[in-house]
Amino acid sequence: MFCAEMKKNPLICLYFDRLFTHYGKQFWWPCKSGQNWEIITGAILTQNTAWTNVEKALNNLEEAGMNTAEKILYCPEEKLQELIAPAGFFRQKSIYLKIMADFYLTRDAFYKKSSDMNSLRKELLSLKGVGRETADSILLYAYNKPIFIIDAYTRRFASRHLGLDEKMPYDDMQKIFMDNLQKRTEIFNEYHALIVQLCKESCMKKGCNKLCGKLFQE
DNA sequence: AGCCAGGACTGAG
DNA sequence: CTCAGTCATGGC
Repeated sequence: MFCAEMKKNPLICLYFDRLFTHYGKQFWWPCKSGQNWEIITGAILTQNTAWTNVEKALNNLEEAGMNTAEKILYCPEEKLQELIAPAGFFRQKSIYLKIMADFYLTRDAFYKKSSDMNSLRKELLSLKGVGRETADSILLYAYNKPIFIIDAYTRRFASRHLGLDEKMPYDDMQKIFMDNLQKRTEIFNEYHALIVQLCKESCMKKGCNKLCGKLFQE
C-alpha cells in the first residue's frame, strides 16, 4: 500500500496534458503508404538513425517496388543494402529486415487476430535485430497494442523533468509510465510522439541542460 | 571537423 | 548483469 502510493507520479499525467495542449495531435507513426509493413520496416531502419535518413531509405524501397515483406525476403542482399544505405548500418539492417519479413509472412495473420500482447512481444524479442524499443514500437504503432515505448528521448525527458534515473532499466521505466497513465493505446501513441516532438526543441538537445520554460513549471 | 541521430549485438569481465 | 566496441549515413 505504501509502495503503491510512492509509485504515483502525478507529473506524468500533468505533462502529457501540457504537451498535448502545446503541440497538438502528432498523427504517429509517420507512414506514407498506410501499410503496416512500412511501419515495421521504419522501426528497424530508425535504430540509432535520424528519421530524415530513414525517409530516404523508405522512398528508395517504395520506388524500387520493394514495399512488401515478400519482396524483401527474395530481394538480393546486395540490392537491398543499396536501397537502405541512407539509413546507415545497412549490412546488419538488411539481415534484420529479411528476418522480420519471414516473421511477418508467417505470423502476422495470427497476431492480427490475437489479443495476446505478451506472446507477440516475446516472439518479436526473439528475432535478431529486435530489442525492447523496436519490439514495443511495432506493438504500439503496427499492432495498436497498449504499451509504452522507452527510447533515448524518453529517458532524457524522464531524467530532466520527472526526476528519474536516465540509466534505469528499460522495463522499470516503462512500468512507471504505464502505472501512471490510462492503459490506452491512444494515450501511449500520443505521449511517445509528443516526447519526440519536444526533444527537437533546442533546450532538450543532448548538450543543453537548461530546463524548458513554461511547460514544466509547477 | 566532430557530434549526433526515434538501438542492438557481441564479447569480456 | 554491466560495459565498451562495433556498425554507417547525412545534417548541422
